[in-house]
Amino acid sequence: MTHTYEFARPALTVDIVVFALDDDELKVMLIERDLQPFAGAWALPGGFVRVDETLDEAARRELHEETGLHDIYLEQLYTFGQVARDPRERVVTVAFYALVNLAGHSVRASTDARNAAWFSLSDLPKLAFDHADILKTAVERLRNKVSYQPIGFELLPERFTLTQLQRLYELILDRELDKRNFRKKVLAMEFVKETGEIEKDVAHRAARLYRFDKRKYDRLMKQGLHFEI
Amino acid sequence: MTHTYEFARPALTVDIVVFALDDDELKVMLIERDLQPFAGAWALPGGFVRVDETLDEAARRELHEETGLHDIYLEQLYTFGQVARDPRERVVTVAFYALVNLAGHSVRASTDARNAAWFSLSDLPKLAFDHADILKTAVERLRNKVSYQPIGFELLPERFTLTQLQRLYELILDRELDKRNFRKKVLAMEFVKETGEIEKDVAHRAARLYRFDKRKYDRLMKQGLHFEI
DNA sequence: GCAAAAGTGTTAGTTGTACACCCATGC
DNA sequence: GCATGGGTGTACAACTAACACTTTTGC
Repeated sequence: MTHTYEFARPALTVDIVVFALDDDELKVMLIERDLQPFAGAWALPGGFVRVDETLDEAARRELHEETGLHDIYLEQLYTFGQVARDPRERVVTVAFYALVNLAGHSVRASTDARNAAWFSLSDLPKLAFDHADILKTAVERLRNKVSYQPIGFELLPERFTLTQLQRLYELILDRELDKRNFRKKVLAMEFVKETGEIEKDVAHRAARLYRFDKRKYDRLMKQGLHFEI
Repeated sequence: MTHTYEFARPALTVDIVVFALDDDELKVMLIERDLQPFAGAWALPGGFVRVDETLDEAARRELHEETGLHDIYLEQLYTFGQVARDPRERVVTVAFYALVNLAGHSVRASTDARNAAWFSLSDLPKLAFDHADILKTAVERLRNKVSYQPIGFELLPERFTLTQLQRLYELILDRELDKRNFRKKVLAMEFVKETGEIEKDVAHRAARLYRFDKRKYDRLMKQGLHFEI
């Protein structure tokens, strides 16, 4: 069955930039295209928006279908509408970005029929369509947002050490942070809580484990909390 | 001529929240709908995206057609894709917000066949579709952005007094600012320049006129300038 | 006992905030 | 001469930034 409209309509897709932390590097998930155009090139996961689902639902569905990921942090990024961004026909795409902690989600590269893999931001292949632009926009947004919203925690396991948290910030912000000042700042945030547990099986003094208390954070936000790293 | 596709496609529109400063109030331009649904209700200016224009072009075109405004500050806001936001069929809309200075643009309410008017934010009519959500999102974004990006200048005439600028910030941020501290901060910004001119025809001491130097601002930004009101 | 990372305080400089009065102009 | 808004400085508090050593643990 086909669908007919009085005026030509752009196709509408979603694309998702999935960030994860691995081996002390910030990585992005890409999918190898098996169809033209750009067959064999790497691209962001994504696909067409159906008429009976929201944009958010479309992004989550595509992500699940193509990478197996589900129940992750997802946020709308920007809508890309250059006329010739797809050589076949007019396609407008609503881009999202997602944050996953690899420990909690069992995707370690390929899943589906299509080949999915994590790439370090510093060692990216050529990307299909305008996906390099989308990725660049996503990195800028992440860098910006992480310094005033506690989204970085989404990239870490539920319990984490302050050193892990600091490394995360250093990676995203791409600059070194002073250990003592960082810890002072984080420990002053009432929504980062000590669990009473410590690391295990490490070849050095075991660090205390902390967790992010979202309830507390939401409560503090309502009272007009500001924070900045 | 009609257009046929294999899969159903959402319609794609743009909607624009146009802010202006008038009579010491922040106002928004709305258009009275003459067609169903929501005939007679007020709505944001906007319309369908054509397949041969970018989203930005569509927004500017619609704005020009419906309100006569052109050459104004325009920025993409967010894309709204709730399934039932339009009762007729699936419509996804890319929302923008625009800032105009009324002195420089000769739109003072109605223009086109359709009835356009400025409404104070504190005295809005019921809006069609999900336009109240869109407007709310735009106000939040403006409030946020104005405190770290010099977009507020777009709402003022080219030459303005520091008192005008302060009023603008007070209106948008919805809180009072200390006059001396505000002036100290603004005068420390090298991209706000004294023109050497002063106000005319005022029934009190004439204030100095300043202007925003975009070149200088861009240069400073490249060097990693941060500012905050 | 040594390698590796955890954990901890102080000081100086900068920035933010609170606050009140005289000045210039038009009427 | 008075009403209206223009313009200015200072002191205290809060925050930021720079900086180095001791502790704990596993091997």
